[in-house]
Amino acid sequence: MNLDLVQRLRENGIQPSAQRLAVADYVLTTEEHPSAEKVLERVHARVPMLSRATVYNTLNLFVAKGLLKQLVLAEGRVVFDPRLEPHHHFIDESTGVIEDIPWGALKVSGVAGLEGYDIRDTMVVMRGRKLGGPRKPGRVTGKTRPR
Amino acid sequence: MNLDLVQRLRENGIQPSAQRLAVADYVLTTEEHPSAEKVLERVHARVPMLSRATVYNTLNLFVAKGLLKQLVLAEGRVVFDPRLEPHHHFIDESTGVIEDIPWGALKVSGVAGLEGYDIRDTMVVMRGRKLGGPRKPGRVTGKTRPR
DNA sequence: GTCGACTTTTAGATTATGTCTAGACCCGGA
DNA sequence: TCCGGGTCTAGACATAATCTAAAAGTCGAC
Repeated sequence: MNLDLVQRLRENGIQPSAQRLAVADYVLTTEEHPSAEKVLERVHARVPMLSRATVYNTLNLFVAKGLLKQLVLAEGRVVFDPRLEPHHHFIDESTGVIEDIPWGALKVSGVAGLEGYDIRDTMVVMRGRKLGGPRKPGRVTGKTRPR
Repeated sequence: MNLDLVQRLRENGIQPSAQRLAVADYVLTTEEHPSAEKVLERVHARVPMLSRATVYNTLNLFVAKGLLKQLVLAEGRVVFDPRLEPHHHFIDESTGVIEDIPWGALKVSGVAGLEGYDIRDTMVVMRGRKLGGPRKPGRVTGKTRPR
């Protein structure tokens, strides 16, 4: 459990608490793009008496305070991303895994030329398949909607 | 009710029916980006005995047959878009309205340089605010999550 | 240390969205 | 007319997310 976390929450105007730290410890460091239910599942494994409402409250609080970004990209679910700097996303259509693509890897031109819009955020969303062998194993994020 | 619709459904391997035509008549011509519930509401106004399941089945059928695109962009909702050609999207953060941006208005470079990905679809998603007066009034699509 | 105001957390109810199911309906062909 | 496949329906079910009211915790003043 990272001690800096307490500091980080305080800096963002969030009163630390055991529950919030437990959520922060997972969600602020993960490379997965977890949904709220995923966060609940993970954190619940370590802090079993933590309720669903607390997880949702905490995640929404983090988003409001700017510690997390909320993304609406994946299979109809809201997911969270602790990488605050702008970046792009790749979504694997067969697995649902969301991967971050560095901002510098792509270039978007023409945004400034759009008249009548005040653009605050731009991102490229790509869909397709990951090729070749598993370069970065264990990067499993999304389930393919088990049903 | 557009007569070409029957033809269009047949061409895509869909057996026309009164219900499907009613859904198609709205969803294939709208410039809104309606959610399933929105479609239900609209079509229900004209064909009151149409059930929720039929609307969902029909929309999913249209997506499977390539008549509609399913977008996952807006406030946690899946919305549908009859514009099949590639294009970008602008989302007004204050109203939730989704607007189409022509493909040619922006240029994305660097996609081909990504190694290890088989990219099948690329789109730029921009968020911000619409400036100036209402140039195209009545373009209301998303509600601002009334609560 | 104790008090009281305030914040946080909790379990469970509630709402919203989407899917499934079982049976009714419709229509064309034998 | 009867059969069979595809379609439609109402309502049950499943899941995600939020709300509520009350309990528990925190912290400064005394």
